[in-house]
Amino acid sequence: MHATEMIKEIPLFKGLSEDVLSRLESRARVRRLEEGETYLSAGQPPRAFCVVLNGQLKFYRVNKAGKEQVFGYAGPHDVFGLTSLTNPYRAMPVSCIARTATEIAEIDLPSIRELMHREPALAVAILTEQGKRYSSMLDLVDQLSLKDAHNRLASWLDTWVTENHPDAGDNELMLVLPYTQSEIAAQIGTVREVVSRGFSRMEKEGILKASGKRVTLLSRKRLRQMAEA
Amino acid sequence: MHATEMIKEIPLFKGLSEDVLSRLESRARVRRLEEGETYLSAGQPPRAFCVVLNGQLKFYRVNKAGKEQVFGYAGPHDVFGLTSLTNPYRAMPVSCIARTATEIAEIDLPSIRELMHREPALAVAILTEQGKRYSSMLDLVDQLSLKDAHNRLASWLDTWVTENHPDAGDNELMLVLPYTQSEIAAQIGTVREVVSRGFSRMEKEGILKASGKRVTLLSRKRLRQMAEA
DNA sequence: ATCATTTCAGTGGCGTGCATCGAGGTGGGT
DNA sequence: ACCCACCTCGATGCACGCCACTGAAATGAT
Repeated sequence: MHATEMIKEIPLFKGLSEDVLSRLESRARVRRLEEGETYLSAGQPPRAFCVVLNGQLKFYRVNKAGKEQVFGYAGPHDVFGLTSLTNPYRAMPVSCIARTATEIAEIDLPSIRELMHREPALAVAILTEQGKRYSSMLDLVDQLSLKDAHNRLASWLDTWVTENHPDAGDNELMLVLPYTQSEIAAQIGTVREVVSRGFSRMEKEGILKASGKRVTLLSRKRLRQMAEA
Repeated sequence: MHATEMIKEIPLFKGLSEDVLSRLESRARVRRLEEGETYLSAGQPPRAFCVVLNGQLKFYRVNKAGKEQVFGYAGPHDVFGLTSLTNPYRAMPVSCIARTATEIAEIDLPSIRELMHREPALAVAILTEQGKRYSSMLDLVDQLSLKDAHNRLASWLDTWVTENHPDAGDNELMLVLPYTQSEIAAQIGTVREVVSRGFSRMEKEGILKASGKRVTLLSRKRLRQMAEA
């Protein structure tokens, strides 16, 4: 099947008519990104509405001192470029880089905008997606402002587990994190060493056993407890 | 005129047909809040889509230690409850309290939802609004994670000036801030003392003269400079 | 108006969480 | 076996949160 076929299957577009989906697909162009390639830099004008076909992207900002804050990742079936739809003149708020080799489908902004005005279902779907992101950003602010670094790490790990092992019970759990400690640090707004010390402390307290990316979670309950403070 | 007449005039609903506006208005109920009255607490089920008729509301969260983070304010013509439109089962993400005596118009969720599905213009308008909020939340994360407290204060003051004195040139500018230092602190994720010291430091550096809520801005350029680091 | 009470602002001191630096240790990949 | 990226951990300094106190300003009652 053609690469852009996948557009028809993404959750965001579920419920749209075949006709609309075909129009969307016909307007899409595939773009390949190498690992580590920058797709967009913060401050640039927006380019397109995008669907990730495969691979993984990272969204982030960097301050003058070089510290990086990660705002999120996008994988297959995810979309991005939502804010460009309604605010075409605003510069890109974040930078975007390919974490692995990645293919994306670019849909030009005018055509999806026009479609959105004719298909309320599409507009509502996009609004729903945007609402979710808003909530997760609220949570991030909440954490950065109201919790200390150890809490944030525990909280991060807890939500990572719920997302990636939703079926796990309360028993021991072997994990292999797909991020380095530096990457985790950039997500929770701190530095590598603090993440390392955080794992050490949780190990001391008997919550888990950690060695590098390999983590054995001993007590989910106590992890959650630590995350909530 | 009837209180809810104002619904027809708010920016969000600009461009909607008279028919639609009347329907919206007919579904609205006015609610009075005393100063300091809590309208919604974080965690409660969503109540309605709301328009602020007059007064001012504050949106915030508090952690267990009692520290408060303000996410924003809403004044006349502003709306809130956007996330409830698309995620009806999600609990309210933030608490809401009346900073002054306030009147709001509540529009029940089902009717505006139904309207949104029939009127793409409304859906797009709401999406646009949501996009703006998402961006401002991004900025807040950016600041909390990437800037120190003094930067955040300078940055906060700078954006406050641009919003409230857009016509001001580069010359001296007398300001009266409508917030106490504690309130400013809660917005930028720090404590009162740091705000006080921040103003002192900016005064030492010749950026402004401060005494209480009264601030004389001397160099807008240097303020912006300080905000960007 | 005057005074009392409360809220707010300015400032020093102090403890601590965390960022920075530096020196190893470890493991995976070629 | 080697290298290179990643992780561990101690030492140190600084920013910032917390406490305590003082004075100023606002608010309210008489």
